[in-house]
Amino acid sequence: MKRFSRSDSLGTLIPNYPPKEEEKHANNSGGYSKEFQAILDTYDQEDCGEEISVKKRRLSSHQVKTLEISFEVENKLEPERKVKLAEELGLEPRQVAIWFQNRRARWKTKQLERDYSVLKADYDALKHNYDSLERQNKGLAEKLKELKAKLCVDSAESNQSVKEESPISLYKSSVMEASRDQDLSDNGDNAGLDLYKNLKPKDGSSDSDSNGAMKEESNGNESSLGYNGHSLSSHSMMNLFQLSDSRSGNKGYHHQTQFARIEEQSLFSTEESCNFFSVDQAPSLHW
DNA sequence: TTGTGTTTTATTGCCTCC
DNA sequence: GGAGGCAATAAAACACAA
Repeated sequence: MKRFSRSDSLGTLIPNYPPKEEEKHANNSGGYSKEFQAILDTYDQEDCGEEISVKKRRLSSHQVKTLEISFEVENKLEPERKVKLAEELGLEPRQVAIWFQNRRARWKTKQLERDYSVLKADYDALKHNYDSLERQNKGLAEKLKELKAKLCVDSAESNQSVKEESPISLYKSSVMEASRDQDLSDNGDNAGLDLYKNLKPKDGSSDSDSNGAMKEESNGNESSLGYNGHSLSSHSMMNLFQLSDSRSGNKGYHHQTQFARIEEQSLFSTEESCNFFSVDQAPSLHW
């Protein structure tokens, strides 16, 4: 009896089915009342073609409570349990099955709501964290901007004295001496060219990707210089400076301004990168 | 009392499993 | 092919404000 047409349902076929709560209590039978049984008995004798009013009856609180308890135990209904519950509650097995089906649907809806709440809470926490980091990031960027502006002023002032014996010019001259002993036409050129290529944007990389990479790298240990969405480690920058400078000899100032221009288009991610351009700080010999 | 929104009971059609 | 589950839906019952 899987499929029921509307005319098959008890509520449709039988008036006052299931029996009203008051009727059941009045008869104290817990199941069908005598009156209801009489209706059932007389139903067969009636003309089935007659128009019968359709009345849905809500289950009594006792029935619902019992069904709820049973649902708590197991939300799936085995045939034996269905028949037992139906007998116990004075319901049709089909009614019990329908109740469980609807109950499962309600449970699923509630579960979806709960899952949504949990996910939303997670999302809100994550977003709060992200916003906080973003504010922090903006603050740091502002600070960096100020420091760079200050650095430009300082370097402009010190350029006058740099021509004298500054640590950088000492370093440059030592590099020039070293370069004389070295064949720069092979390795030096290639190394410089490769590094220069590193400065140029690579094909196929999007800005958003590189920005993401920048954000990630800013948290890393190695200092890097972003250039048009690409990053270049400070060591590579130093090498480029060293090689180019050694080739050009006395074009140190030119390169310094070149790097300053690059610097304007990029952000240093660490203090180390900032210190590289610091005139106040004497370069250590290793770089 | 009545209009309206919500909840509950029941039906229908489709799908899967045995 | 029958039994049972599920989603969508209808419709009655109920709650409640105006």
